[in-house]
Order: sequence, then C-alpha cells, then structure tokens
Amino acid sequence: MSHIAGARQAQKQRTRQALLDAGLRLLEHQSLSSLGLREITREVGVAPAGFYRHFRDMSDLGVALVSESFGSLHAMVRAIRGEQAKSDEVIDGTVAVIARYVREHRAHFRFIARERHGGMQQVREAIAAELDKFAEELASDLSAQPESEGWSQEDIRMLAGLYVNQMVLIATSFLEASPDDPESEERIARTARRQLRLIHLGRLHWLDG
Amino acid sequence: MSHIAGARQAQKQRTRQALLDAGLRLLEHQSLSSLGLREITREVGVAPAGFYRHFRDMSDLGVALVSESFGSLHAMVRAIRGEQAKSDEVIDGTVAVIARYVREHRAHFRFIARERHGGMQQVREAIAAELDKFAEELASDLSAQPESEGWSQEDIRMLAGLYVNQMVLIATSFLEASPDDPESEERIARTARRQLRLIHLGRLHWLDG
DNA sequence: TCATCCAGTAAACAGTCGTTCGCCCAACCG
DNA sequence: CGGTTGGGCGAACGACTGTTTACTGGATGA
Repeated sequence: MSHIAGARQAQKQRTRQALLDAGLRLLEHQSLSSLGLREITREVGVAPAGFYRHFRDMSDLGVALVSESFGSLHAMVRAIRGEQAKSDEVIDGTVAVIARYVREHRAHFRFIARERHGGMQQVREAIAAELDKFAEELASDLSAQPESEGWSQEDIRMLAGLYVNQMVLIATSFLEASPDDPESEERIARTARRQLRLIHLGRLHWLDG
Repeated sequence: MSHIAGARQAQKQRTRQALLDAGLRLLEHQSLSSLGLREITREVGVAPAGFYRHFRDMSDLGVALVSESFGSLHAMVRAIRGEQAKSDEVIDGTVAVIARYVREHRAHFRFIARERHGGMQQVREAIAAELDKFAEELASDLSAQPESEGWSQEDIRMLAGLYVNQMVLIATSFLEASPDDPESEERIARTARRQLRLIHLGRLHWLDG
C-alpha cells in the first residue's frame, strides 16, 4: 500500500498539506488565477522550487483544493440526510446545517463559490463534476421518497438540480453575510427557508394538472 | 452638457471604449484579477501610461464593465416584460429570451458570472448592487399581478430573489453549453422551463395551508 | 492668431514572477 | 553497513509587471 507512511512519505504529505492550507488562506482575498506560486511557498517557508515536488502548477493545486473542499461538503450532506422528519422540519434542519458548515468551513466554501465560474478551466470542470455527482446522489434519494411517486427520472433529476443550485446559493449568501452578525445570518436563513418551502410546494403539486 | 462630444472628447471616449472592449475580449479566458494593465493597452495599441487617462486601476475598469454589462441585461428584462401572456407562455418566452441574449452578449454574461463571486471586492459589490436593483424592480412587477394577492411584501421580495437567482443560473447554464451545439442548448432550456414551472406552481399554492 | 489644455508617448524605475539547474543530506532498502 | 533515492535548497535566468516622469503635438477657446 502507498498510504502507510514511512517517516519519509509522512513529511512529504505534511508539507503538501501545508501548501494547500497556505493556498486556501491566501485565497480568502483573491482568486486562484491571481495567486502566485512564490506567494504560497513564501507563506509556508519553502523554496519556490519545492512547489514542483507536489504540484505540476497552480491549477493542479486548485483541483486538489476542490477535492478537499468537497470532503467538507459531503460531510454536510450526510448530516442533512441524517435528520429525517417531515417537510418543514427537514427544511429548517437543512438551512441550519448549511449555516453551521459555512461557519466552520468558510474558506472551503468561498473557494468553491469563487472558482465555480472562475478563470481556470481545469478547476471549473472539477467543481462541475463534483456538483453533478452530488446532484445524482440527491436524485436517487429523492426518488425513494413517497412524494416522488409518478415522477419521471428526468423530472427527478431536474428537481435535484434545482435543490443543489439552491443549496449552493444559500451557502454563498451566508458567506456574504458579515462573519459576526447573527442578525443578518438569521435574515438570510429566514429567506432561504421560505424559498425552499416554496420549491417544496411546487414539488407537491407537480402532477396536479 | 458634457456629452456633446467635441472632436476632442469624442476621441477620448473612443479609446476608452476600445480599452473596455479589449478588456472584455481578454476576459473570455481569464478572470479580472489576473488581467494585466499592459495586456489591455497592448491589445488596443496604446502606451501603458495612457491607461491612467481613463481608469484609476483595473478594478475601476471592472466596475465600468459591470455597468456596460447590465445595460444588456436590462434590455433583456424589458424584452421579457414586453411579452405578456399567461404562465406557460411567459415561462417559455422568458427562457427563449435568456437564451437569445446570452448568445448575443456572451462576453458580458460570462464577465458577470465570473466576477459575481470573483476576487475584486469593488466589482463584486457593483454586481450585487445591480442584481439587487433588478430584484427590486421585479418585485414591484410581481406585486401588481393577481397571483400576488394576499402576499406580504417580504414574501414577494423573497420570490423576486428566487426568480432573479434562477434567471442568472439559467443564463450561466447556457454559457457553459458549447456555443454551436443547439441540441445541448435545447436540453438546458427544457430543464430551465420545468424548474421555472415548478417554482410557479409553488407560488400558486403559497397561501394554501 | 496665439496661449492653453490634455490625450497619448517613450523611457526608465524597482520589483515580481515561473521555471530550471546542481547540490546536499537524511531517510530508505538490500 | 554502503548505495540509492528523493525532498528541499539556493542561485540564476529572462521575461514581465504597475507606476512615474517629462515630453509632444493637435484640438480648443479667447
């Protein structure tokens, strides 16, 4: 196996992680395509040439950050799935979980929001692929619910996409709220709950006509 | 008046516009924060120092591009308002208008999508302000419709925000479709129409419970 | 007509950048 | 133990960056 770290590979992974952490930290106020290789190595305290021992270039590091970020996000999804109840409670719980995870993984979410439509193609594609996988998982969850009886696969996929986009949107709204203003956060949560409820109502009446 | 161009000011505005156009062209494959001042002046055929006769710095040019872009967008909104009919026709028309405007103003929409959460604060704020103004106008439109009877101002504003976000999302989806693939474009339009219809259904049943 | 203005210029400034090249030396394996 | 591996280093490379300076010359207005 390759992951049973000898003291050798362990140190390598430690500096690799340090590079990722420094990158994420520096990305708080700029975007990936304007972030310099030297900027990162300087922050870590490593010679510029050392960077190449871990990443081919900056977009390579960007793709690695995408994986890391979606680790957090999948943990969030599992937390949402965990709380099973009916409609209103699920919605309230969902918004609360999003708020909590954004608070605890601010840098990761900001990175995803910023680079989702950002300047580096490889990173954009990596994010799109992860979001797509996410929507697919959600779709299979949704199709198991009684509300989805009589729905076509395509419509379920459409609804899953709507939910995923909405959740990303809610998360980025929380990001834009001032970090230490619980009032603005509550205002955003209030709007987010209503929007999710409206979508839920639409779902319940999809097959009416 | 300042806008009755003498041959003097006319030429100034022409190179200013040339700088904006070159900027927008170069932003097709990168983001604003990685775009260099010299890159733009080189493209236009102007000395680097000349840039400062028109913009304080790159974020200043970015804000100007935001205004220019939302000129296109407001034209689009007027086109949507123009076509009045009921529910399904409105939705089909809306999606068609978005598709057309994205096709005709690709660079502007890509710029907005990319910089909405991008690296430069001033530009982000300018975009947020424009989108907010947009949502406010839409809210006042919505409140004049019979479907909004009995709705609180806050809920109407919530719905308007949902629509605006959805329209931006639809536009960026079109952007990501290959430019000359009418089939993928139709697939996206199909999904977009259903998502808007589901939201519309939710709207109709908002006051049920 | 003549003095004034000002968009655009050329040159130089002090930096920064990504990338390549040997080299070193501690961890590793037989 | 001795030979090999490979992460990290320091230095140098050419190219590029944003910004300031003093200037030119055509449009401008009295």
